[in-house]
Amino acid sequence: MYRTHHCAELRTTDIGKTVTLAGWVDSRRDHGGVIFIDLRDREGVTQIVFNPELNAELAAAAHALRSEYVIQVEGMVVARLSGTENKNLQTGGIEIQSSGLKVLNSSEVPPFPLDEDSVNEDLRLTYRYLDLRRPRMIHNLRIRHQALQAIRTYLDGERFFEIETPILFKSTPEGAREFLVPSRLNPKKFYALTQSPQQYKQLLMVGGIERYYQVAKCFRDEDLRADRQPEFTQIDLEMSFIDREDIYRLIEGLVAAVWKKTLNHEVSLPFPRVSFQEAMNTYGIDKPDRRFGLELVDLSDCFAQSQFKVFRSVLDAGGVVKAINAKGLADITQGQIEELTELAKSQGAKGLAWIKVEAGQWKSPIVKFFSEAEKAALTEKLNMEEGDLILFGADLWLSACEVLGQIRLKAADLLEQAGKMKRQEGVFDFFWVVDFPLLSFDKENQRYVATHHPFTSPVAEDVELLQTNPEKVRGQHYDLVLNGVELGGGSIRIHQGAIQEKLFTELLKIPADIAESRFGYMVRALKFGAPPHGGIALGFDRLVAILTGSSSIRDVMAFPKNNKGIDLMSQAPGEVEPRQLRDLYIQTKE
RNA sequence: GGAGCUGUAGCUCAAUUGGUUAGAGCACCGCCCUGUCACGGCGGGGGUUGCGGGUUCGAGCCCCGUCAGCUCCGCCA
Repeated sequence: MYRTHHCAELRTTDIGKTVTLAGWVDSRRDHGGVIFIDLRDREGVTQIVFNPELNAELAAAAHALRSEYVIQVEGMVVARLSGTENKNLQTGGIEIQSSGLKVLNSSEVPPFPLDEDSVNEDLRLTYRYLDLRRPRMIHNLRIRHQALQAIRTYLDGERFFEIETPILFKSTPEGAREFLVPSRLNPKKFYALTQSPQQYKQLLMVGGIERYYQVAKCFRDEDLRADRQPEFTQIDLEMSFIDREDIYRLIEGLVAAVWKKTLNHEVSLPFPRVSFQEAMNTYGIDKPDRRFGLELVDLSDCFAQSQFKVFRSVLDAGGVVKAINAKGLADITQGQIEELTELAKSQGAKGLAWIKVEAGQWKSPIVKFFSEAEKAALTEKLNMEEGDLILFGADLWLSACEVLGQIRLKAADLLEQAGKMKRQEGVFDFFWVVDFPLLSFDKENQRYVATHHPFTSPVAEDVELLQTNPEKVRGQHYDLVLNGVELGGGSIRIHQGAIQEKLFTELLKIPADIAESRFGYMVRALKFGAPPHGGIALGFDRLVAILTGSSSIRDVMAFPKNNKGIDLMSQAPGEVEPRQLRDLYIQTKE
């Protein structure tokens, strides 16, 4: 046994005990005579004292210790001298009077300090095993573990089975780009790594499991972001004989259990529900951050008769004019205006109209086209005051909303940078977004695509519209949103084979033979007495990032990849031997 | 595929906007130091300014290219 206690354990009540600790040398304070070592392990830090008057040989050995050496120390727990207690340390009332020291391993000088936060992330990732020793990272992984425990306990209490599904699946090119895995035993054929266990979990419902969950690794070969990794973890679950309300209730309870266990925070239940229509109309995004205002205001009425052709032509074509009031942002620089304009254009806008209210004047390239009545209406509807910046979007409803939604977020960033606004911390604004359109029209390919996924069931009262007005059909789909982050989403599924078949062939216009080869087994399964069922998947990494206040999910994963999908530590992906490729019937092209 | 930001000592940064031998703090090494906990003191080592080219009497600084990292758009059913 290497130790009797961990490094955050001993208190003044332990004084007099002889103990053995093991850990890393966090720091050494060598006074020439007495030497202090902060000994660190996963749990915390304990101060070790080496006194040459008590043991000269030991003190000499301690003199040679360096940062990150791994040592084992034996000694007696003693009270610190009066006045030298350290209130910042859990163990600050005591120290270990060392009577034995064993160096278990030495260490090279670490390439970066382990006690500072501002270190280049690529360096941290290259030496991830050192990075993980930092209390911040250990804390994050501890919270991750606790969240997982809370989830498992909760779902076990709700009679869920934890079941593993295959990672090697077949390619289903409908959704995200997949990682392909060549099959040696089946020349020229490929598996795909699961982008989610969607089909397997539905088949488990057909299989009579009734309640399934999994801490599921998912793989997507798409470009990365701070909140997107090529492999990530979902809390994936599915239930039979339930409707949407059952899922809301279940997940609200789960989230409350997680927040209670990890942060001892009481989440307020139930979560509000916001329709997709309302989210888009008010915030211009389907996962709004409602911790700040900057809401979209509809101005179509004001400009119905406008002489300003840009707005008028949009309105005449059935579009809308909307705006946000970025209060206090009139001092925006020209460069920042251009940035916002570029952002608007990247979202499909032709430009970005704006008004600054400065020194009692409206400064803007467009107000000269406005009538006095229009100006008065603007002032009133947008509550315009000195120092405000108004930003406009004019387009078909959805496009105008989407553009302003992005502008709103960027404006919030600018306001925050200028110290004029603050997204509240410690506020957890959970809500459901519901009533998504089942189908969206893909202009590029001139066909409908599933907004969520093609297994989503339509809302019952909208089913008739499938024939006449498919775009109006709402899906039984729900997203869980927290502070502008999509924590997860799911749906009640289609459980009847005939309807599923119809969706593939008639609405999504997937040719019958392709539908058969891709989804035939699913449709067949649904024809053998599939129970009504539905489920949800929560992005576990994002959830833990929020719990720990991390700005990137990389900070809550033990070994993440960088934004090119490279593991900087191992340098994966790497080249392989020609022999390996031959076995797989693969030739690479220059 | 596109846009932006960044790249100077092991780490975090500076270098009076093109001008002498590229500096500081921390870290590291040596010596001194018996109550520190950001210990302290003295001394020392450490640089292909990411890389390549160009402009210039002169480039860390300007230009072009390239590489790397980060953020965002596209993409992520």
